[in-house]
Amino acid sequence: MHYSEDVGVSSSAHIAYCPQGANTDGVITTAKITIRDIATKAGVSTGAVSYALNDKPGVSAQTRARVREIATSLGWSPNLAARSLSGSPVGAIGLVLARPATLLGVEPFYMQFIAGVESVIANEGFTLMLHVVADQACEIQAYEKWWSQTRVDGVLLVDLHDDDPRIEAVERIGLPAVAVTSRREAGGLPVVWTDESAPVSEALRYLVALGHTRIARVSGLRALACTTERDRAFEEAAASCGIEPPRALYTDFSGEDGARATRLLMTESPRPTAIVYGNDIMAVAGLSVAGELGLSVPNDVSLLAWDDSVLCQITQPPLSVMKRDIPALGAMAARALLSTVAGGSVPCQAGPSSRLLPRGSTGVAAD
Amino acid sequence: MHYSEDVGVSSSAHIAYCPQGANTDGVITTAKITIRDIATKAGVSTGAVSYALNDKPGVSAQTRARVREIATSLGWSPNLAARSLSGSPVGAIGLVLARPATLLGVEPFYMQFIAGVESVIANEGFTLMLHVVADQACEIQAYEKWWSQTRVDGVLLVDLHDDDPRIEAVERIGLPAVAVTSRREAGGLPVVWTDESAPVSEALRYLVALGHTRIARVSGLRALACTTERDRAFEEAAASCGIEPPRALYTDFSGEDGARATRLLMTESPRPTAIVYGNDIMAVAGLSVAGELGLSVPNDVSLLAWDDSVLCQITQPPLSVMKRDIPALGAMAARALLSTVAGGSVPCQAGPSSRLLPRGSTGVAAD
DNA sequence: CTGAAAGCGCTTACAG
DNA sequence: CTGAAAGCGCTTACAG
Repeated sequence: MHYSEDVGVSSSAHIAYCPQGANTDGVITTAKITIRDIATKAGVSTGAVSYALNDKPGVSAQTRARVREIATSLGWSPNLAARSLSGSPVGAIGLVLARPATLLGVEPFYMQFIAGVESVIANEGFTLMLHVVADQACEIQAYEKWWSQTRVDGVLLVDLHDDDPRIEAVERIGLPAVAVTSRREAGGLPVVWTDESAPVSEALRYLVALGHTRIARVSGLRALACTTERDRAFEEAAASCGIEPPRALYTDFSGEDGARATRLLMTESPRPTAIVYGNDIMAVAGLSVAGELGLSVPNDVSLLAWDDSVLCQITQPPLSVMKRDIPALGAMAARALLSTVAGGSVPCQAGPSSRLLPRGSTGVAAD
Repeated sequence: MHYSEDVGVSSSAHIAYCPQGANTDGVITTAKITIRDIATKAGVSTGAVSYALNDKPGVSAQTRARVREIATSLGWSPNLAARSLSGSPVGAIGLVLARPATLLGVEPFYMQFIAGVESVIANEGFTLMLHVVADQACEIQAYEKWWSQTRVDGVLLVDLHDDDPRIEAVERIGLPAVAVTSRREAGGLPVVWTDESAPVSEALRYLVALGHTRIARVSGLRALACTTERDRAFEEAAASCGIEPPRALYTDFSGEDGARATRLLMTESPRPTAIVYGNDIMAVAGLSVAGELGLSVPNDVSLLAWDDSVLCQITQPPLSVMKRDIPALGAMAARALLSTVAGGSVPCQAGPSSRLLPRGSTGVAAD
């Protein structure tokens, strides 16, 4: 072995979950055991076992306890196929991602969202079905298939567009769904929405306070509801700050598009003194472009990213960001979906919204 | 609306799939229809319908055709719960990720891998069950639960460690599994392995050719099998190049650890003239540290990242990388698992290995 | 409070 | 080549 050292594992902010923490003993599950086995051992009918195990009336407290004990000792798990055949939920929720995998891989949003979703569904005995598709038509087909095959009990809708066809689709299909978006409503669907007004206002007032008046935006996909919402919010906030609404360039959220947009903006005259980016990857790309053009950040231009990630912390300077608790958003959405699946009526609710976290990429305006 | 432009969507390299392309017509699946409905309409027994739909002998070609036609016209999908209750596969494979979500979010590997997996399983009517956990103990519990609940037909094992307990665990549980690793074997499990020797040799010879002799490595998790394999490969390659084996610092793959390791290396004297990173995020962090220390890349120090991503292309300079086809790796693993689930014996096979893709971060050695 | 029975949608020996 | 029947593991009215 050659010289080596361990830099040490930084165990900060581990958002991962281990719900079934209880039975750590190595239960041998070779032969699958059924409620019939339990019934035989307990000397009762399978019906009684079912009642006991599902907390339903029909058995004495004593029988219930004994049945449960036997079930545990035998290492029994319900066969979900059998359960769902007699009408119970299958214990799975679905998430379809309709963005190119190259982008999905780089946007930390999804994995963090998923981690949040997991943190609540795992405790309820649910699992996550994931599907990556090319477009919304495929996404709708996936929902039809999942539902007709009884694969999921409900789905989470993300990345809502203006006039999103998926809303009508899930309603037509009869598939329980919860929408995660920045709008307050999505057809008749329960919504977990994130406010854009307050954070946009916070961001803009901050930049204005730093002396910026020529502010530009490198925005995301134009069709996205959150883009529309943010556009509106920027217009309102600009009006209340008494400046022109920031000009917006629309992109596909890729670093490539972000770089190109930044180049366009930087080569105008007069050039903007501050740029607000729709995601972190474009902001990082923008920072590179600034370097490429010999511009110093934040001396010559200030950069502000929407949504934080480790990416934003390892650049030089580290990026000022609008940060929100994405795992919490996922958890909230999952909770809403589980209630919906259980038949409860779920009100629209506000998820965590973004807050300004200034780091090194924003400063006093150049001129 | 204010001034706005569209920067244009770069539709390159979209790795996303839409398998059920055939029936785009909006089938109304409100009332779930069963083979009994088909049987009634066709005037045959449900058994005959089952034979017809599953391509099994027992019905005439004529009946088979008619039954199929009716099934299609009715928009029938098999109820997977019912199928699995009578012993068929449930049509799902599982993937458990045991890394902190903060890291998962940033490593593009997983999403690309998943996209590759999807591309083959979706065509076979399978779906992906995803689970994010804290550690391997939780991972094993998830396997036990999935299998005892009949939720998945098999699982894909990634991020193998030296002496990985999961190998023995899935064998004990009886859960079909395929290991994806850089070792050639994993207990009795079918393996899709990626060679490290050739790429390590290619990387090292390239750096040596550029005049580098003081080469250091910022490696990943020490316990990982691929780390061990790469350590060994570097030692061999160094010997055959006639240089000292590159010194390795071990990290948790995070940008933070990558930055710290880079700082340690850069502040030694003499400092290394080239650093090889275990992933892209650490390389990006390393690039920032170089800037922070006033060192020019590649003039003062060359940087080489393992595994490519858009990240590596948007830095300044863009990072030279060791690139491999990760979606293809996922696809190959999925194919192997599907064969295993179907009862076939699957040989160990070599997945795509990394190749050098020099960009701007590597150059002639400083001294 | 408890047991015997039907049924969920499918598959698969088993007779005809 | 075809039909009638049992069974997969569970839930849930229905009698006792």
